[in-house]
Amino acid sequence: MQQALSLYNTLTRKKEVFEPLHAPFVGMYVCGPTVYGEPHLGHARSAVTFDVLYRYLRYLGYTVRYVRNVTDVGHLVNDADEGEDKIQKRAKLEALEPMEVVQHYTNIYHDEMRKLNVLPPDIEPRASGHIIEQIEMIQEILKNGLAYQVNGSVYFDVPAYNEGHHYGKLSGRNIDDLIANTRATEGQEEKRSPLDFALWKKASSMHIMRWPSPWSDGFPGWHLECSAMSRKYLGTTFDIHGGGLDLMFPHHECEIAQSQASDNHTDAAKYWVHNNMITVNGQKMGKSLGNFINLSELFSGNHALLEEKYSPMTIRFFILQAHYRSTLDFSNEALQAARKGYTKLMNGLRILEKLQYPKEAGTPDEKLNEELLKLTEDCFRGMNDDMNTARTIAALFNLLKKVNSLYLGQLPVSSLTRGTFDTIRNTYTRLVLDVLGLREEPIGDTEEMLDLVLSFYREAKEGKAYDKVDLIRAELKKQGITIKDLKTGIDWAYEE
RNA sequence: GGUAACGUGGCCGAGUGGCUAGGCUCAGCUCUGCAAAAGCUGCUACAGCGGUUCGAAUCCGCUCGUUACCUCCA
Repeated sequence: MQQALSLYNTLTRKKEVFEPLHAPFVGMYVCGPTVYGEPHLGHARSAVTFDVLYRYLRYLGYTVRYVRNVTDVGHLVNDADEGEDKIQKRAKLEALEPMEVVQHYTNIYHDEMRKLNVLPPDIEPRASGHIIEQIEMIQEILKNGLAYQVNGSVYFDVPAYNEGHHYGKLSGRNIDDLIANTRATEGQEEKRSPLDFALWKKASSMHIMRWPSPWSDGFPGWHLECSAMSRKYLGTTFDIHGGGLDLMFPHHECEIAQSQASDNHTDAAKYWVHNNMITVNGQKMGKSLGNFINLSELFSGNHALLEEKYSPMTIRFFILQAHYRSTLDFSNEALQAARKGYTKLMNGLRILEKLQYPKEAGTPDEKLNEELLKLTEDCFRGMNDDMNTARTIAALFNLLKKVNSLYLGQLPVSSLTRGTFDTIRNTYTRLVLDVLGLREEPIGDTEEMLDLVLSFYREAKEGKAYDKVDLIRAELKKQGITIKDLKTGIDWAYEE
């Protein structure tokens, strides 16, 4: 009954039925964070999007190897005067070892992802740990005549490559337009063409992140790590390559070029999948625009743009309520609506746990059964249509309405067949928990609730209702809490 | 300037040729000690102008507006 999963493939610009190269195995590579700063809402969207894809593929029964890298070397500061390694720059500012900075932000990234219930990838390779593989790939490209060496640096020869391939096939560009529109930037004298990009850069004497290579002490180019690491762990051709839309050009374009120009001779991935950006007041969230919101700020509410704090699950729901290929605009109103919607979905989960199928089935209401089964199919129809979680969630809400009616007795549970009952329960709970990756969040303040109980205790005691007093004491004891009747008042302690 | 998108009701956000998306907000009803929850009902839509079609939010063209990439930013 489940139709096939379709995905929009940037490479072909259309939705395609997903067919793995080597079913039941699926290889998926996603561009991870550059760990030089705090993760923000944009990171969350990419991570959540591909987390749901990962989860859904597993739900469908595939054995997935999910690789998401950590970029800890080699990206330049764009707004800096000189081409200084981004990570090195931060390190200098904070007087730390570069790897210390990297570790610091990697840890934060992991913590925030865990809060968002993003599953860890199966392999999380670091660029700095794969220098040898990157050097190897450069040698292949040199050997194939599609790169050249200048002063200890190696550049990819885009015009030469373009003679036999199409540089720009992913992002829909052609090399002539690109050349016509290239702006002159400094420090590019070594390149034969402004489109050429570095595979290896010689390090200046000040540059402390450096590794030996056949050409110089230096560091790998900025697109190479993904090519080298995806090949190492997933093979020369794998199923899915994901990342943010802003990476499509030049990053992913260069990856394809490198992959073709090396001994791979492939486009690296069969399906290229891109998630869209988060906007704030209609503008892309970006560091240079100064309008980005860190995840820690969202969770704490500590940011000028935030009216309140938003929980990780609210953020996750907010992201999932839009389709991953649409831009998603941030606003307090939208997040508050997301919080309520998320809560509603969780209440449905609790109701379904409590709902029992009666011992004796009544007369099945054929129309109702049919309607309910259609609603469950709608849930999957949304997922299968290019992972349209917005449609899936809409279908879940429609299903929830019926579930609530069943729970309140407005619709008799006995008019369902056992099969229908199980189907709606399984569809709802598995989609919400396993596929969408939403989970219940702890509610309220335990201490405040305890204070409330203690106030009832005090009242009971004052009213000499000793049955009640004993009961409260016994029940709290079960929770590992002892009530202490002190001269100064009533207090509690952990049971020793 | 080049390339690629987008413009849906009070807000967010699906849909892509005919069938109620959904969530939040607001109003009413049922239920109810009060309230909430839940259910039901209602409200304001497809940027504008032309065209194709029996029929368009959906296809085509133009206009207006917005955005992204083109800068070694995930």
